[in-house]
Amino acid sequence: MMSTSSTKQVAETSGAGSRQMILETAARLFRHEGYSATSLRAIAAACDMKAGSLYYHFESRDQIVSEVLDIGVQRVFDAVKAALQALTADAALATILHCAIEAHLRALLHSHDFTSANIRILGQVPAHVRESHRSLRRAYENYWLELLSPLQRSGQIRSGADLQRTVYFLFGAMNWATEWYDERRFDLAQVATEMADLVVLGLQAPVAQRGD
Amino acid sequence: MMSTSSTKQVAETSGAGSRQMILETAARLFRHEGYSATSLRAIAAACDMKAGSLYYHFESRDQIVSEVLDIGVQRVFDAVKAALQALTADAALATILHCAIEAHLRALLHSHDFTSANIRILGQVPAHVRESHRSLRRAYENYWLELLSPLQRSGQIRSGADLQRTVYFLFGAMNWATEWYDERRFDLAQVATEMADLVVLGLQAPVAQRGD
DNA sequence: GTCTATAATATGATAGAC
DNA sequence: GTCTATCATATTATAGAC
Repeated sequence: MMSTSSTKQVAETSGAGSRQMILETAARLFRHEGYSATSLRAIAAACDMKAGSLYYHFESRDQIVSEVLDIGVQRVFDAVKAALQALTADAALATILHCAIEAHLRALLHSHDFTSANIRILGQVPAHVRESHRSLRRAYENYWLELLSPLQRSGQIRSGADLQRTVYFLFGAMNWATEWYDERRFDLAQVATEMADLVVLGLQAPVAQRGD
Repeated sequence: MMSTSSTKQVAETSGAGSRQMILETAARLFRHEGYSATSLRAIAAACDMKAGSLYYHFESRDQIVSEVLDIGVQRVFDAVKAALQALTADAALATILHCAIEAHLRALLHSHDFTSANIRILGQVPAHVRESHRSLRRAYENYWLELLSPLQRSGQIRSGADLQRTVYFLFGAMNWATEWYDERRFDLAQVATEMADLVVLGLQAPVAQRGD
């Protein structure tokens, strides 16, 4: 715990222990049933346990939901950072954006229950839970802003584009995939390429005259 | 009830009666508290009524949530249709997309509680509620596909763009505005223009070579 | 139209057995 | 580490007063 002030653990992988199974089960239920409908009894039953047993692993229901929310953002954040670190320092706009979008989408859809739960229930959890989760979300948003900012200063992104709103548009387009992506119907690499093409062309070209 | 098989009413405006107030109050609570946490008592209390009284206006809790969901899509659908009907038949890609995006965003954020509730709780309502709502959502999605399809056939949209996914990207970017848009910080017309510029340029230009 | 009273059931959390 | 039992409270829906 050197780099953050949080004492919460963020699990990395599908794992062995009851604690990990509880988190994965809770994420799946939060995603599909919502925050309020996902009772401790429901989580416990889906783990073949009883409600009281959850209190051995967690202090409260809110601690469970808090960890689920953090995992959803942290896994995507880590994946995008790792993917971009593999690029050379002089990579072009198209390369950087394609890499970041594909990494975001891949992590988003790989940890589907955690990320989808995050998107769906964030607005419904108690205020103190949302508050403690906010710094992580803000950090990830700022990471994207700092990714685009030098590209605009160097002229690769047209000066007319508002980066704050560009990130909002991008997050919306990417995160909405949790609602429609189906691995049997789509190829993730192709989806990432199409989205990157759309955004790269939209950001780098000069603004055309509209007909109205 | 001539043009649809549904018996549900879809209210058009902020209105007078208790029924309308119940729907607006329910939408606000569904948005912020979620489907399951929004009890009949909570809706009634926020209307200065008692839970039992709601049964005079609605048959069940699910009928309330069902109408809230439909209103959220129907208002946006109607607004976009009306805005596009004001355009001439030979309007260009940029004009059509800018008009449709601005109309969608304006209706989305004007009926904020209904549309935001729709996006947040759709995945959490009982299956039969979601099922009865599906045809309306599908119709609106198809409306956008049929808007873009002739533009691709005429060459205004590059042939490499997959229209189904383009609509998903667009819906994601637009609907995410329910989570970040603040009328005190942003100008809606400007947001619509920026989003339209991004998408128009991304769709009409030929695909550039990526550096990787 | 809105109320009160009620039925049958579910909730988060705790205490303590094993 | 998981269980059972329990507390105080909340839930949807109905019946019927006014």
